[in-house]
Amino acid sequence: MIKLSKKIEYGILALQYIAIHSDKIISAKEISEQMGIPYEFLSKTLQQLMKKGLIQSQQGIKGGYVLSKKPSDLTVKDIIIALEGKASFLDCFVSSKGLVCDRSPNCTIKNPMERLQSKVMQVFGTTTIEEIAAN
Amino acid sequence: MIKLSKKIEYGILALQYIAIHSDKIISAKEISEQMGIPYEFLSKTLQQLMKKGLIQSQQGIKGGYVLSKKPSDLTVKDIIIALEGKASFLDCFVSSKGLVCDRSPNCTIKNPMERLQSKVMQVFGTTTIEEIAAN
DNA sequence: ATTATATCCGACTATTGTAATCCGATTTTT
DNA sequence: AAAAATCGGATTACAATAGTCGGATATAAT
Ligand code: FES
Ligand code: FES
Repeated sequence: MIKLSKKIEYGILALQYIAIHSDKIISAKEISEQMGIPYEFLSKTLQQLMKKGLIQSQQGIKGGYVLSKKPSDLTVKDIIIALEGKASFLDCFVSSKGLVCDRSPNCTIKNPMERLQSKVMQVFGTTTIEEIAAN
Repeated sequence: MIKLSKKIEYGILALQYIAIHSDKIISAKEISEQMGIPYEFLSKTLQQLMKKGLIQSQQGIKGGYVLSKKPSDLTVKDIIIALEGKASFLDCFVSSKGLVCDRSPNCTIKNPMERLQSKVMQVFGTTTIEEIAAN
């Protein structure tokens, strides 16, 4: 339904929260409670964002997360790609090797759809966490 | 994964096909065979597009479909809305009555996400079938 | 009239992807 | 040593997508 997954929604909420409280290190528990996000699911999401380098983690009793980049350098596109891999409107776009669907290689929508997708990704790529945090 | 549903993919393929062969009336079977789309599923999709007024149908042995509007007036946004109802990035956006999630009404991402969505919809709204058919 | 070919439409099933949970291990401060 | 946090694999629950089935109706050609 052209909607963002909960994972991405939670990711944006969490990064926004961390960005706003950038003076201290933020635990998954705090975000979970403050934002009303299932703890376990959020933890997984934060770990994934960490693995992709968007945030840095500190383990142990005083642990938590901080941003790796400035909020103004962190875009929604970064988050989407970190959490769901390369975004692609059509399945066919994913395959780097061989054909996925029988329409290819004589596909009549591949080019126009790729152009459309790149326009949309440009929108995501120019929307930053800073902008979102500012409301 | 920020991807378009098969329904929308098929809808675009079908409308593009009808637009290109606008000199004659096109049956679901022809589109199904030429584009490699499951017939039953495509039929449903075309009926839905018909109900929403994007195409007109002709029943009977020489029946089929023609576009209601010029390809230059038919956008991807039209197709998405016809096939999936009002698009919305977050579940919260759908509800016109009451609260869907416990974050509302003090939600910190509602406004920025709505702005983001409207930008994306603008991209969809300015991409026409004519443009897609031209490749 | 009959037949062939088309749209129409509800109900159903199968498959996939999302969302969430469970459980245990590791790390680090107190 | 204990408490509080991250880490991470495996599993389950649920929902949405994708596709199918069976039959009804409409229309044109024979
Ligand atoms: S739809 Fe598969 S290659 Fe275009
Ligand atoms: S996330 Fe539900 S109102 Fe914002």
